[in-house]
Amino acid sequence: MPRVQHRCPVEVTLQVIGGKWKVLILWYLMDQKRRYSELKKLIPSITPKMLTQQLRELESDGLIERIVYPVIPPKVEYALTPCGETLKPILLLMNQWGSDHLEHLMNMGCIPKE
Amino acid sequence: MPRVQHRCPVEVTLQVIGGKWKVLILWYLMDQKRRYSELKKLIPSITPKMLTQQLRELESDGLIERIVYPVIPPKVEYALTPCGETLKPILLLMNQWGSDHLEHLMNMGCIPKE
DNA sequence: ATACTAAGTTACTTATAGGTAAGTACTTAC
DNA sequence: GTAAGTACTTACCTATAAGTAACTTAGTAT
Repeated sequence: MPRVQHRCPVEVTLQVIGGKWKVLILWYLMDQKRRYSELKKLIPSITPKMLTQQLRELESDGLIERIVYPVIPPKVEYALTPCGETLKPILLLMNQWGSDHLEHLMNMGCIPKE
Repeated sequence: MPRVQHRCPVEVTLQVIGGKWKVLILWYLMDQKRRYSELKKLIPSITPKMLTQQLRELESDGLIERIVYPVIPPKVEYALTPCGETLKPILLLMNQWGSDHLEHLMNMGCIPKE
């Protein structure tokens, strides 16, 4: 998502949850905190670079918190902040809408099948 | 937004409303149908190319309807379809969230000022 | 005949997002 | 002293999204 000027608050929200991986990461953090490797397993097609990058952006936007345990091998957990928690209703609605319209969109060819 | 495979319905929703201009267009169509030129005036920084392109994508995803009047000079209106109407709760929540967090995000430098 | 209007279209360029593949770091277990 | 484990980095490359500027169309008004 390009960081641009906003004339409408809907754009602000899209800015912070837009991008290819962010909603997915937020979705998996909605009910529990997760380790980096756990997220990697939940989203197999994301590369380490993108996972780190998206996590850092979510962190710097104040939506998630990075918890580092000083152990070796490293252990890092990610969790929603209180601010991130406030996105839950949106994520839940988006999930509902997506599953309600998935089949229709696929039949229209708007969404790749499988 | 790249058209990719989905393992989670939240991604489907983001797919259809993602992109730089779509939520803004949907936002302005939420309460009334609008002419092409009206949208152009409401969103001055969008170019004709992008406006047309985004409108066509929203149309082919079944969210908006294109109403052509057979007159010269041309008159074309765009309106939400019943399916597009179902996005309203999401758009309203996104608008609320955006205005609730705008100031905070701006102070953190996550969002450009002004 | 010319200019005006609204709603586009087109070819081309630039910017941004995302992907690839390899490497790093530090400590414990063997 | 070598390998394993986890969480990253880095330099480079490709793909997609978005922007620019000029052109098009067909009636109607002058």
